[in-house]
Amino acid sequence: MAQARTPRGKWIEEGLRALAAGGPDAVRVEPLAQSLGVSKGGFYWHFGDRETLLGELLDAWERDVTEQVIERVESEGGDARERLRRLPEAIVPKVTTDIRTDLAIREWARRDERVAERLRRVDTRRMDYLRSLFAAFCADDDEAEARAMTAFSVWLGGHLIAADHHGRAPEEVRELVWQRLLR
Amino acid sequence: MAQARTPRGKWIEEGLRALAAGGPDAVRVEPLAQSLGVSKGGFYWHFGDRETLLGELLDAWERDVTEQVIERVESEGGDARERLRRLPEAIVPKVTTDIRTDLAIREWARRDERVAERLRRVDTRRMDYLRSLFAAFCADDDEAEARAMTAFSVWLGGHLIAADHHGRAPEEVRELVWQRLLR
DNA sequence: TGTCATCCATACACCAGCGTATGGAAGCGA
DNA sequence: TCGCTTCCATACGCTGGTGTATGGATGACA
Repeated sequence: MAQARTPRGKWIEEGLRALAAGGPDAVRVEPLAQSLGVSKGGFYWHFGDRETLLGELLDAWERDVTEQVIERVESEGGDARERLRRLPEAIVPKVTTDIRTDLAIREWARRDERVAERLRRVDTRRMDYLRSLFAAFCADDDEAEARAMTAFSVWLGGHLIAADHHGRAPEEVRELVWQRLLR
Repeated sequence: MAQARTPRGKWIEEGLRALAAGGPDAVRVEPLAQSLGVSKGGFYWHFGDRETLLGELLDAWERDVTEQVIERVESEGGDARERLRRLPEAIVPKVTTDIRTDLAIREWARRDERVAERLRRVDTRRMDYLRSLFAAFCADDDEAEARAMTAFSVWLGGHLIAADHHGRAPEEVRELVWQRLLR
C-alpha cells in the first residue's frame, strides 16, 4: 500500500471547515482541492461525487456532536446543577463541534429533508439530556421542559443574536440567564 | 409613461421569496426572471447587477421588520404584559417579516460584514423594545435583560430547534416559557 | 399620430464548477 | 525488480449562471 498523501479524512476535515465558514454551498470540490494544495483528481477517487462528501460531513458531525460532549460531562460526575454548569465548557473546540458548523447545518436542514432528519435526531438527543438534568431539581415536568428549551435556545441565541446590550458583554447576559435557570 | 409590466417591486418581492427559501445564494437573476415569466432583460434595466438587488432586499427587510411590528403593538395599547402577549401575533405575514427571511439573513450576516451591521441594528432595536417592556414589571435591570434575551432566543429557537418534545407540541413548549417570562 | 420612456427578448462572451477519462508517479510487498 | 494499490495532474465536455449589446414592443401623452 502506498502512502495516502491526501486521505479521505483530510477532505472531510477541509469540507467541514468550508461548511462552517460558508454553508453547504461553499463546499466546492475545486476550491477544496486548492486549499489542500492538490488537484481534484484524488477527490473523485475517494468520493465519486460531491453529494457523497456532503453526506459524510453530516455523518462526522452527527457522530461527534452529541455523545462526545455528553460523555465528557457525565464522566466528571457531580450533581445535576454542576453538570449543567460544566456543559458549555464541555464542548471541545473541534471542526465538527464548532458552533458555526451547527448553525450552517441548521440552515441547510431548512431546505433538505434528509438533513432535517439528522438534525431532529441530534436536537432530540440534546433536549433529552438537558431535560433529564433539569428534572433532577425542578418541581414538575413543565418546569423542566421550559428550562431545557430556554437553555438550548439561549445557547443558540447567544451566537445568533447580534444586538448591542448597552454596556453588558454577551457572555454576561448569557450568565444572567444561566444563573436563573439553575435556581 | 408606459405601464411597468414587471416593475422594481416585483423583482424585490420575488427576490425575498428566494432569499427566504434558499438563502442569498439562491437569489439568482435567471431563475428569478423565469419565476416572473419574463427574461432577465428587464432585470438589468432596473438593477444593473445582482449585488444591487441583494442590497435592496436588505433595505426592504430592515424597513419592514422592526418599526411596523412595534407600531402595531403600541397602537393597540394595554400594559406591558398585554403588549408582550400580543407581540408574537403582531408579526403580520409578509414576505419581509417571514421568519425564514430572518433566519436566512442571520446566516448571511455570518459571512458578510455589511449584512452583519444591518442585523446588529435590527436586533438592537428589537432587544431595546423587549427590554423596555420587561422593565415595566421586573425588579431590576438584570432581570429585565435576562428575560428579554430569553424571549428573543426562544422565539428564534422555536423555529430553529428540531427536537421532538415527546408528546408536547412546539407551541406548547413556547407557551410554557412565555408564561414564566410574564410572571 | 408621433414621440418618448419603459420594459422585454435574444444572442453573445465569459467564467466557475462538476464529473470523466487517461496517463502517470510513488511506495510497498513479493 | 516487478506489479499492485493508491493517489495526483491534466485536459476535456458540459451546465448554469453573470453581465452586455442591441433591437424591438407597448402604452402614455402631447
